[in-house]
Amino acid sequence: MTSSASISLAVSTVIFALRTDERGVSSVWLPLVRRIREPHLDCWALPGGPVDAAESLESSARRNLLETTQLEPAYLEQLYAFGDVDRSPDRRVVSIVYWALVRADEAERVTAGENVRWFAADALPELAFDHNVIVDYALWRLRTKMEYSRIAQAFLGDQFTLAELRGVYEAVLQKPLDPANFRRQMESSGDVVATDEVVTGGRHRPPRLYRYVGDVQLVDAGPLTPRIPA
Amino acid sequence: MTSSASISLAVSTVIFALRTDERGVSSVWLPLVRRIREPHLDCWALPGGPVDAAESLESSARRNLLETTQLEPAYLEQLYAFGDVDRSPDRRVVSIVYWALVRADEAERVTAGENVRWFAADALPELAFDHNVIVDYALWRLRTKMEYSRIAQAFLGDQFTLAELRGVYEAVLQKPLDPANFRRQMESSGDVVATDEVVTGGRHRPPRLYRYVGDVQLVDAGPLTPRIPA
DNA sequence: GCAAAAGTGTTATTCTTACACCCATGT
DNA sequence: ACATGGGTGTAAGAATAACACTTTTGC
Repeated sequence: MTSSASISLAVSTVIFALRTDERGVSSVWLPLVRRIREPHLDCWALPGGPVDAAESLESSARRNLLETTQLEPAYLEQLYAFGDVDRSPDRRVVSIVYWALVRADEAERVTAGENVRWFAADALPELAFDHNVIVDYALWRLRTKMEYSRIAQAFLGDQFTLAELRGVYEAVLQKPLDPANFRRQMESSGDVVATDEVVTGGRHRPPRLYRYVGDVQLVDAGPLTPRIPA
Repeated sequence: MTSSASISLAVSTVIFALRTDERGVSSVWLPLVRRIREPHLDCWALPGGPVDAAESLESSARRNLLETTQLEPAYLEQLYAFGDVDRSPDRRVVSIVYWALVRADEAERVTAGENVRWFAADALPELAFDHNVIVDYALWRLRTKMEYSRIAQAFLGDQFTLAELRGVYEAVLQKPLDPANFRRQMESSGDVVATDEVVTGGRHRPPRLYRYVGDVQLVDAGPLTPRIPA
C-alpha cells in the first residue's frame, strides 16, 4: 500500500496584470519564470514551489511570489488543485494553484531578465507541465468574475476616472463598452462613489475621480471570505 | 528547512441529496461518518481518506465515496483545498474537498447505521476539524450554482415533471417559485425538452414528462470541463 | 472655433415578476 | 360538480442596449 508521503505538494500562482502595447491597446499579461532544472529544463512555467510544513497554502503562495517576482498582489484567490497522476513526468506532484491580480505600478517591480519575462495571456508559448491548461482556466475565471464582481478594483489605485475603470473592463473582456451605460451601471451599483476631485492637465474636459467603497477583499475569494448576506 | 513530505494529503467529499421530511417538506441533507480514532474520536465528519499515489484526486474521491457510503454520485466537482496549519491538532493535513450530488434513489444505498447517518444541511451538530466551514461553503456553492446552471439535473432521474424539477429548485433555494414563470424559464433555456409521455394515475391533470438535453457534466465543473463557447 | 473626451437624456427591447384565468383529471 | 395541480395569457416594472445630444477642456 502506497503512502501519501510520496506525493509532493506545491503551490503555483497565475499572476495577471494589464499592460499597454505600442499601439495603446491594453490587455492581460502574466510573468513566467524559466525552469532551471529537469523536467522541462529551460521551459517557461508558472512561479511556484514546495509548501513549507509550517505555513498555510495562501502564505506559501504569497511568500513564493515575493521571492521569485518581488510582487505583492492586490488580490489573491485559490484557483484549483491540479493532481493528475502524470502531470509531472518523474514524480507525483499535486499543485494548489492561486491566481493574483497586481496593479500596473506594482507590476513594474518584476525584474524582467533572462529568467523572468512577461507574456501576453492570449499568446503563450508551450509551457511546462499542464501550465497552459492552468492559465487558460485562470483567464476564464478572471473574465467570468469581471462580469459580476468588483474585482477590477485590484488593477487600479485608490482613485481613478471612470474611463480608466472602463479601460480595465475593456482590456479584460476584449470588447468595447458604451461609456454612457457603463457610467450608469457603476454609479447604480453602489460600489463606486465620486470624489470632489477632477484630473486637470488633460487635453479635454477634466474627468472626475472616483473611489471604490470598501476593500477589494469584499469580493468572494473562497470559504474564508464572509458571505454577502441576502 | 522542512520538507513537504511531512504534509499529509487527503480527500474529503460533501455529499448532498434531497430528502422529504414527515410533513412533506423537501430539503438538503448529507451523510456523515463517525470518527473511529483520535483526534475528534466519535465526532461526526465528512467521509474522506488519504490520496493514493497512483490515483488522481477525483478518482480518489470517487473510490473513497464508494467504500465509505456505497454511493456513486451523478455529479462530482472539486470544491476547495483546505490547508491551514492548525486545522488538525496533531499533524499537518491538506484536504482537497469535493462536493457531490446524488439522486434520491441512489441515496437509499447509504446503509445508515451506528457510523453513518444523514443530517439536514442547515442543522448540523459541531463537526470534526473545520468541517462545519467546509459544509457551509459547499452549501453556498450549491445554492449559487443552482441559480445559473443546469445542476438540478443531478438530483433527478432521466425523466421528470416540471413540478418535480421546480421542487428541486425550491428545496435547494428554500423559497417558493412561481410555477408559470418557472415553466417558461426552463422551456426557453433550451436545457429541457418535453417528451410525448405524461404521468397518469395522479389525482389531477396528468403532467407531461420532460428530459434534459445532454449530460449533467455539461455544467462547468473545473478546468477539465470544456468551456462553453460565446 | 474645432476636436475629443466627459457626461446627460431618451427610447426601444428584453427580462422579470405578479397574478388572472382556463384545462384535465380523480373523487 | 368540484377540488387541485397542470398549463396559458397578459400586463406592469426593471434591466439592458443603442445612440443622439450637450458640456468642458486644450489647442
